[in-house]
Amino acid sequence: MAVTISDVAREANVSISTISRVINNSKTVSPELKEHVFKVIEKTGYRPNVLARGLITKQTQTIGLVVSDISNSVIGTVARGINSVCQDKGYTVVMCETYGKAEREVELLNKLSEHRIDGLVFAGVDVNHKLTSHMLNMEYPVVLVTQQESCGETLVNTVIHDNYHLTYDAVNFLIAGGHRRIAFIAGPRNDFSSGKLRLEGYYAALKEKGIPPTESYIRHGDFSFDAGYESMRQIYEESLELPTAIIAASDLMAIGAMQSAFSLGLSVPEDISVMGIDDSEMAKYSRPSLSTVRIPYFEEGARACETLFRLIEERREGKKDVQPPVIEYVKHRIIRRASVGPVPK
Amino acid sequence: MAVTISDVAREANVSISTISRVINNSKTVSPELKEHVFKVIEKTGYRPNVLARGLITKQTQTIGLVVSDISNSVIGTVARGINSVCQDKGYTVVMCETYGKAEREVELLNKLSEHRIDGLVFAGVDVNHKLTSHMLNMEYPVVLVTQQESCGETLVNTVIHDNYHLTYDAVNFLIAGGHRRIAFIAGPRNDFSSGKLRLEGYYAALKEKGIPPTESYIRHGDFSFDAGYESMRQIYEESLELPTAIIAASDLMAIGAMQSAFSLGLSVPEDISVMGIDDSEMAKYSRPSLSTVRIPYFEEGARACETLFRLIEERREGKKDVQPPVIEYVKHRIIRRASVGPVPK
DNA sequence: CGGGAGTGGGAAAACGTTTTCCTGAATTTT
DNA sequence: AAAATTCAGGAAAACGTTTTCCCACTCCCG
Repeated sequence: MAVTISDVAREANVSISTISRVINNSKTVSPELKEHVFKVIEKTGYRPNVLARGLITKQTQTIGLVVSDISNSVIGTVARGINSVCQDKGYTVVMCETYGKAEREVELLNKLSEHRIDGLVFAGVDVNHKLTSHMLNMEYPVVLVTQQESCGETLVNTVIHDNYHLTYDAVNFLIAGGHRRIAFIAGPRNDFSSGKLRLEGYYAALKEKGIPPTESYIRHGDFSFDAGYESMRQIYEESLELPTAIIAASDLMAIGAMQSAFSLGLSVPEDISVMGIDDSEMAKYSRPSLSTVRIPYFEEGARACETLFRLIEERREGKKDVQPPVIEYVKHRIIRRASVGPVPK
Repeated sequence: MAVTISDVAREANVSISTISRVINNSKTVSPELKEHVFKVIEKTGYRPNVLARGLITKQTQTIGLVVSDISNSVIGTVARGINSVCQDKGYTVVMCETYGKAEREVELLNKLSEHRIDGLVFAGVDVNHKLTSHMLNMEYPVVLVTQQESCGETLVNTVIHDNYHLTYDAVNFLIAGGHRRIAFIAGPRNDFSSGKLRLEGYYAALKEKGIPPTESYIRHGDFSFDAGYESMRQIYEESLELPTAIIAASDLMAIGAMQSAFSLGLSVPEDISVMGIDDSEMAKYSRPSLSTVRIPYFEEGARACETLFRLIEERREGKKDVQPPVIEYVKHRIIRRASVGPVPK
């Protein structure tokens, strides 16, 4: 059987209250007694029961983490960022996966509330209106780490990368290298707004340099290798003039596009430069290595977690979400690798 | 404030006990009353407090998961397997990372015991003697998912892949393709025994076919891209006769070796065939696509979790680890892709 | 019609903490 | 030196459940 606080009290010949005061060092306990108690705790191997403690303090030092798929390395990196901050604060993380099923989300929200978590981070799950309203009704604060702007972020604190400038900067990077015919494989067409923003960033950068957009240069894909592959093929077939560079909305699509280019007899970057977005492990080790836009996923997770702790703190002090929710942006960075070269010819 | 069982009781005009009996459906409660209670529960949005429940039942329906690094996709996949089984059983997972620091492990073991978890899975962490003995002293059962045999698995239930046959089968696969000069980039030299077993499998397969091993064909690396790259270079430089095929102990090393081969002016698979181990996402999308040995990490996680539930069940029934710990093996599979071809010349 | 068996449901103890309230001693103030 | 204040530490309530024990019915059988 586990040793309880009363076991320690008996052993140390003091009251339960004293033990409690020593471990929480609340109120003053005389130094000698304190030391004695610590000794007994050490000796008996006593560990306070968080259940009992949580029951009375209404704080569990635990946060929930809801992710779509933990084996996805982007999500995994976000999770690591979260874990890292939690560990520093002595918090524990309980993790759930939605597997992309929307009905699971509300379900998990409720299930986790049984656990009396102090807060919750959603990472990489699609947020819809119903879910948002549920989140707002929870007794604990919620923070979103999302890949794509959706309906939620005006109501819920959110950490996100700057989708608009992601492509804006990538395009400018290519333009600086002399490219003017730049294709773009965007995310899914019906993608609520991340896709839209990225597309806008792409257009804006072109427009700024007086480059008119070419319709056949713009494709949509579901972030998969195959989508990148197929999009590249279509661009090749349907364009009067081949682009000299192509940006894909994910590294995986970029790699698909690269391989598609190879099979069309093109060289990268001699015939066409390729850029991805994410800076996944694959980007570094592909051949040629893939230029990309690094999104600091670890930092996204960490920031989200810090925001969450701030909210938890605020609630404890009684203010109930005094400040309106904010959207925090993390800073991306262009990573130059071999897949981008000078303009051919 | 959260609605409690007494709120429901008051609202439904019955005693607390009745509510409890309805939600646990213990004992008999008349159908009408039961329905009535359910209605009130629904209406009030009551959710039982797992802390209070756990305090008295001594079961938390929660397991711990200790991993080295959740952003690693192998670990992530194991975690998904674990999550998946837990979800089916209605269990919750609390996750911690060790970041490879050995001292964190015992610390986490203790920290988690404060949470009164019902069981624990260690995935991908190095297990040493001290840790093992701590595990055995815990009040909850522990299962290991490990990449490499170590000291623990004779004392603790373990799920692992068959390191010996991993390489044994890979070598035979290559031999069946006509290869006889087969190099091997193993794991770290001081790797307790996974490396040893893989090496033994490699030797055994060669020996069986009467192929004497070539010393310069055998290298050690730390599973990284660079290690693969460097090993390939060394093999190239130090071998009198170039191998016709090479096996690396990880996909990443295999990809490093491939790129090293390219930079040495060799073609894959025309000049040399390359095989990895893992079947990571990268293997599928590398160029040429990488033949590899698929390790079913999801299944490893799932199996571990099932074993854990069995142990939890057994403890509940009072038998304290009646059966000696077992090692369960998951079945790997050769994945044939473009990086392996016929013997050159 | 009386008594034992079964059954639905309530009262209260228990789980392991924190925290409020209290007490008596010690210290300071007047 | 008496009164007031501080201080260390104990007793007990509270947190929200489950579960044991018990009571009051109803039912069945002799």
